[in-house]
Amino acid sequence: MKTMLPASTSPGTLVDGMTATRPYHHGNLREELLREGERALESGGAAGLSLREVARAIGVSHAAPRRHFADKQALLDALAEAGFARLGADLDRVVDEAGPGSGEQLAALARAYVSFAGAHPALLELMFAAKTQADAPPQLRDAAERAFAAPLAVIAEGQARGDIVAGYHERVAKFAFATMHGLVAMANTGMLPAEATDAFIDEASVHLMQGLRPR
Amino acid sequence: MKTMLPASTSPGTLVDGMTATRPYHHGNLREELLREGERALESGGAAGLSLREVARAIGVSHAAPRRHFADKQALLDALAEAGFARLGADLDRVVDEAGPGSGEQLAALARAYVSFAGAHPALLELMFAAKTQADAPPQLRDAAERAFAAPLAVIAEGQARGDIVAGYHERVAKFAFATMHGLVAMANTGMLPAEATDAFIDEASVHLMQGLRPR
DNA sequence: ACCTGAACACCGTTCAAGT
DNA sequence: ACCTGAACACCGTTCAAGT
Repeated sequence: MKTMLPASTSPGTLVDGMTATRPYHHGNLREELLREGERALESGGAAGLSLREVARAIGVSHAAPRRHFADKQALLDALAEAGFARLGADLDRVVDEAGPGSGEQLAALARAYVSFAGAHPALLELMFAAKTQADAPPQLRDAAERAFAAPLAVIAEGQARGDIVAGYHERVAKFAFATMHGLVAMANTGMLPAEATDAFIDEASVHLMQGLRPR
Repeated sequence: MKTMLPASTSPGTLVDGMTATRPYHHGNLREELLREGERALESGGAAGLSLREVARAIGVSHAAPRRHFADKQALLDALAEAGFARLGADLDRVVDEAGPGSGEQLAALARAYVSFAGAHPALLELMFAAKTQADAPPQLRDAAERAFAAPLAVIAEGQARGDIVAGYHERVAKFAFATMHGLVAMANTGMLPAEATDAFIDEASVHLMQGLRPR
């Protein structure tokens, strides 16, 4: 995380002759792998991400990433973990800023989740896949849990206030999450009309609270 | 589709000597590729499916599939299309068998969808991914549309009867599908307790109709 | 401590050639 | 018409060796 080293010089700046050699110590490789890895992820999905291509883009040998990430999955897991930290920060913030009603808070969470998904679709897909791996690393599970702490609290507090139907709050939260997960999957695969996604999400928040029976 | 040829002899039955050669014409290759392809799909997902491995398992050269499927995606698309045909048949059937109420019909559809997902998790994931491809083949899109005709009709008829909230029926159906898609994604990745999935789905059907506000 | 280069065992795809 | 075998350009992973 420390960025006290001189900003990593791009290989291009060194090529003033055929004999120019790259500096032996790259210095910042781990951060650069994460940055370039996320770029590659968004451009072609987790399956399409090539570790060798990421290494080439940074200008190190294809074996260099191994010092920092044991294999491709380790890089993906690290990207997912960082993603959960950012998503969690977003969700915490919008709950703080939203009004006191559960409906409002859930709608704000829905907007923030969909907004994150729109900005980083492949990352969010990876995050879901990574955390549901049978052998997901504990740090990843913890980051995911922290990210969803705010939504879970919104549900529990809504129940305490009588805004939300009674029942084990984790089960109610899982239902709400299923709806969000489905909406985001549809939005990111073009199943929702792009120009009306916001309106659709707001309508969905109402359906989530009010249900599909007539009112 | 015609199976008038002698049932494809497994290579094993021919190996009574070192000089045994496989029959030149396999005869049934397309069907076998689909069958073995689906087996491989369920054992390792679409990304993990290897065309060469499928060919090896059947006993043909790695280039043989090309006569029947131009590339790996073409095989996956064919598997997805067949999957939609089967799913559609299931959904049609349960709607016929269910009572007249929209709640009952939607719950029956939910159970059938989740049941299909449980039996063929990787196939259902592929089906969703395949049909949302930008360049999905028309037959695949048509098969998907036919599969969801019954749920769409249930929504529209429910609205006509006053069982379901008013609004453009495709938009309401998309919301219901989002919930189902999310529930299935969670069930198939272990996010729902395996022993209580059925109860969870039934509860979810009620939430879908009644919403999360207290009643 | 950090990275390189060669090597291994895989891929998907292409194509001339065989029957 | 249907399939084979060699070839090409990729992968991820491993490991001895270099600085």
